[in-house]
Amino acid sequence: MKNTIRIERAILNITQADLAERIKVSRQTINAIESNKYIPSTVLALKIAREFNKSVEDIFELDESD
Amino acid sequence: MKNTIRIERAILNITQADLAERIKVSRQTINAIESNKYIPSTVLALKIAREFNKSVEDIFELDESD
DNA sequence: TCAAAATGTAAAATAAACTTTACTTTTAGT
DNA sequence: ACTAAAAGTAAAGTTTATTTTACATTTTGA
Repeated sequence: MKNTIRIERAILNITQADLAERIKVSRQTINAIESNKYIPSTVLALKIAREFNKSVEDIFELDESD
Repeated sequence: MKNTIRIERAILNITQADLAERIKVSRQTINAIESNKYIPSTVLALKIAREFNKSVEDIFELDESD
């Protein structure tokens, strides 16, 4: 699965730490999701999408490996 | 977090086992998600929503406890 | 170029998702 | 009421997400 978190962060001009604080997870969690180290729970995906005023599908996309 | 999987299943008239098979998880996983025993990963949420031709936000909704 | 901020990364620990097996209870059709 | 299918549940085990701490590297701005 891929995601556009880095791009959305750039649009809002916020850091990983900023985003982490807003959705109340650790900065490393954001970093790990952003660099595809693991897949977030649906709660996190909904919160992340909400921060960006986008849908989950806008931010997260399934690929063949899923 | 709550979800409308049971309703969507009713609309499509498919069983938990059917849905489980379609998205390739165990029937117990569908049952557990449906009865809010745990939160699915984003991959599962995307697949479930896709089966129902709905968005993740249509199916899964954050509540205060999240 | 220097310093600060941001990002990358890693190991250890914990929590949570998911599977498998198996059994019980409920529901629906005849 | 009987039966079969569907749904509920539970325990044990495996895998994966998430946190915490800590340090290294990269980027950015003055």
